[in-house]
Amino acid sequence: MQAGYFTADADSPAPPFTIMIPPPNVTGSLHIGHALDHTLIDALVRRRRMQGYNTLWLPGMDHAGIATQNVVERELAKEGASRHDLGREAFVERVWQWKAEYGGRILGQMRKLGDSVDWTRERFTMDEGLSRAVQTIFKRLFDDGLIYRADRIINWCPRCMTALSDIEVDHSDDEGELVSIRYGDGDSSVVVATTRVETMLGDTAVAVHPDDPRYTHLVGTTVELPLTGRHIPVVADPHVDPEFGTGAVKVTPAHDPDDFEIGRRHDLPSLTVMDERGVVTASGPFEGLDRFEARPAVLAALRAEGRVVAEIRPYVHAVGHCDRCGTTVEPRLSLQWFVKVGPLAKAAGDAVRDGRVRIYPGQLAARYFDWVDDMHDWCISRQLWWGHRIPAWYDAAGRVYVGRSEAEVRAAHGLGEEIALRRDEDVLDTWFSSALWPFSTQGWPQPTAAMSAYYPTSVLVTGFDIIFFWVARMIMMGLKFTGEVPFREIYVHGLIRDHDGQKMSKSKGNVIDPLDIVDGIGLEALIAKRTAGLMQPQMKPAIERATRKQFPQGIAAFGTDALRMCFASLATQSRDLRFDTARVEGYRNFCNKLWNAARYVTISVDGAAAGGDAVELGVADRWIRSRLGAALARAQAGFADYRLDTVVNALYEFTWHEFCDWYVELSKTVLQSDDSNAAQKHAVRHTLVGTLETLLRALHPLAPFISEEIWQRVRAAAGAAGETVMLAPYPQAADFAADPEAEREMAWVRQFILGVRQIRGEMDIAPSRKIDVVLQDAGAADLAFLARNMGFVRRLAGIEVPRILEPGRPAPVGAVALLGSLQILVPMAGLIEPSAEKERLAKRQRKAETDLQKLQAKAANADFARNAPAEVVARDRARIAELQTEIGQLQAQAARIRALLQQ
RNA sequence: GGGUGCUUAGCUCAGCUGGAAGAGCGUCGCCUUUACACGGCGAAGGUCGGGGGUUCGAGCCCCUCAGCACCCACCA
Repeated sequence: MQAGYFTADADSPAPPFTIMIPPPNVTGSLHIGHALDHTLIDALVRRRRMQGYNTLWLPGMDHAGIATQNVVERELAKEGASRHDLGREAFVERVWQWKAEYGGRILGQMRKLGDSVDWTRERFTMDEGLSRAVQTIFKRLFDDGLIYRADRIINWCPRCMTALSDIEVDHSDDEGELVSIRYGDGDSSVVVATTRVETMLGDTAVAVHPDDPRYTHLVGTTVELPLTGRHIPVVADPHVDPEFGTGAVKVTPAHDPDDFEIGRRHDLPSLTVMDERGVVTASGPFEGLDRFEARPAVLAALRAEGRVVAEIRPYVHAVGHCDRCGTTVEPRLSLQWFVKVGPLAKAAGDAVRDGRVRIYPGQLAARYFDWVDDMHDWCISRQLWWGHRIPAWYDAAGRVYVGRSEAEVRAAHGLGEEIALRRDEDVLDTWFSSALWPFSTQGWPQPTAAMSAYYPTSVLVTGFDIIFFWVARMIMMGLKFTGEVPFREIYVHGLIRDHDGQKMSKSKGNVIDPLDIVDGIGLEALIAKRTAGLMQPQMKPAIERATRKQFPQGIAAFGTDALRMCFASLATQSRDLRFDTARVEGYRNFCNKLWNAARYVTISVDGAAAGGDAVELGVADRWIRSRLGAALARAQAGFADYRLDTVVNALYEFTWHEFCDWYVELSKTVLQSDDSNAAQKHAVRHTLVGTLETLLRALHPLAPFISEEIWQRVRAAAGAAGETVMLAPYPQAADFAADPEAEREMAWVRQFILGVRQIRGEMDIAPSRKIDVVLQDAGAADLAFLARNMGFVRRLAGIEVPRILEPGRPAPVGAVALLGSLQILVPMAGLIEPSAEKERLAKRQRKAETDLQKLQAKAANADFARNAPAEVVARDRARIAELQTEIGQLQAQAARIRALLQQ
């Protein structure tokens, strides 16, 4: 495939269709979740391109601040160095090198997956243009009072040594202990309960509920804080829950967000007793201890003083962890930059509420609102080196100046060179630049052609896991700075899990690399891959065992198209998508089936189907066209509401079970028979080629490689040219009108064949064996259908010319298949064991009788007749008549068999 | 502590505004039929998690219980 087909032209008059890639982190390689996402995007994009839209799929990557910095720091650690050894500039340079080296890997993977992106427009969140957008927006938000700097309790990762936003913290229920400690002595003492004993060194008050009668006498007094000799006040604050613990809380404003608020309300001092590494700084015996060492040490000291009361209770409570490294997050008082999200979030909520942005599936909108409507201010400063440096400068007096560059700041504020300015050391949260992606990639704030052609984008395709991180923030920023939503629709898909429903993760060793599905991988190589560089090496044997069990032969090469079809088929509305290679294998088989069907078509046609629009189609030809139309209609509906599983199923079922199983077999009857004339053969060839060619176009968005390859061959075989299926028109259901007459006739033909086949199958009659058939009670329509379709019926049912019984003539004893009033009899003739047929008849009769009873009971209900729609009543009535006929026929046959058995 | 989703054939999942239970894989027969054994033909297999309700009619709507996931949350 040639890249030129995917290059978008901003000047094209065609209607635009735009999708921005959710930019993967430069650090890694594409995992299976990306592959899913890309498959869905690519299917949408390829279809629109075929439909003539001015299509842009823009590729790119995210600099992924913390994640990337951590990876490069780990690399350095292997060399025994830290980023501080290199210094900021050299370190950042090193990260750029990393990007240059590994960023390309992702692009290679995208090629392999068949992503039809516009390679000329690749972007990176740290590109110059995008950085410009970041600085511009920072300044505007600052000028509008929507960015501010303040001392707040923030989530702090003592390992990454940076602030984190709320959503970068994962909470888990961890086992801790709840310790009750007595503060003060005698009557004026109070017992507080805490899970964080070590922070008591920073306590500056005890708080109780204002209405708690147990403590009213203490409010306003002070108690002695053990181990410190300090006296701290007892304050009344409504935040305290009198029901919890003793109803008294220690207050540590510098190390707990709640306490910080209490401290503000009561004007309490904040005492920082731990540094940014989580090491105790309070002078005294605990100074220099890590927070987790300090806890038992402080506890022991309290015990020694007899301060610990009652037992220490095991206590499970939610603890925050850094989502990058898993370290327990430390709430920490520090000076950070924040975005005031209130007004932005309100607008972002409204855009979805009033339908300017539509979310698929719709249920997810509720989750979006929950988050957007109750959003805390966003901490955007990070104490990292890799990222967009905050465009703020300080003078000696600590005054803040914000601008896109130092020169701009100096000019704007009339600051001469004699005034020293120091730039803020921090960088921005990586999601800050991601939030601008839909327009920063188009050259904003410049009024570019791309911006006017491709913004707002058409649809955002992503997993629900980053709705909060990313989606809501893009809407916030898009609305604020472009006045437009960044995308009109959001298609949210589920997350891939392994066969057992487990999340795929390196540490579990259950990761499957999408490219290993495409190319295959041997067992040993797979094990090596899964166990390399494990954080916990002791997991290695378990991972190896599990892998050997799951993939005893390794993973076979299934090809990109099979993987893509599997992904599309998984795109249901559920949020957990279990990935199973057996399913990919199914689609690999499908591709093989398609390939072979195409081989048959090209062999059969042999250049003879070119032209000839004035073809007189036979009933089978009309039928398959009608069915094709139905399949296309289903596919179309699937695309319309982002149900690509429907699309896959519609095309899969049509291809395999209608085109291959029936039409191809029917076509052989015509093409390989001397009874058919040239016009009939031509009609069949024409239909074979036409149907397959259309089908390939329909399949192309899902299976780009095989559809292109076969399409070229089929076109060549039909003597027609065609540059590429990528730009061929996407088929429309409307071009293949339903043909009820042909459907009715073919239904009869298929029923006839299926009836005989059922007898053959159940009686184990070899396919090569031609059998005799006798028809009883054939009506005029039956005779007409039979006469017209004799060739089909004979070949596909494997029968001789049927003998038609005169009315009233005694029928031979045999196995029977029913088709309306028509009875198809296969005489015993040594083929059929009478008792087997007797059993078969009895079983069918039981089933028919059960159905009949149910329907009759329903029909007998007067309320049903009154309330049910006429078509339901009519349908039931017809079915009852059918069943009655059928039961009669079955009974008659059963009687004859019985008679035979008694002889 | 709130909230959401799931529970349909042995496994993985579809099932549209309530009107005769479906697919793929697996299983069991028969078959080297000249596109395909990565195949063809046939078959078996379900009280739609339990209980209650609304309705002429419920896999689908309501209530409730149970189990399993997940998300959000500054209660020590």
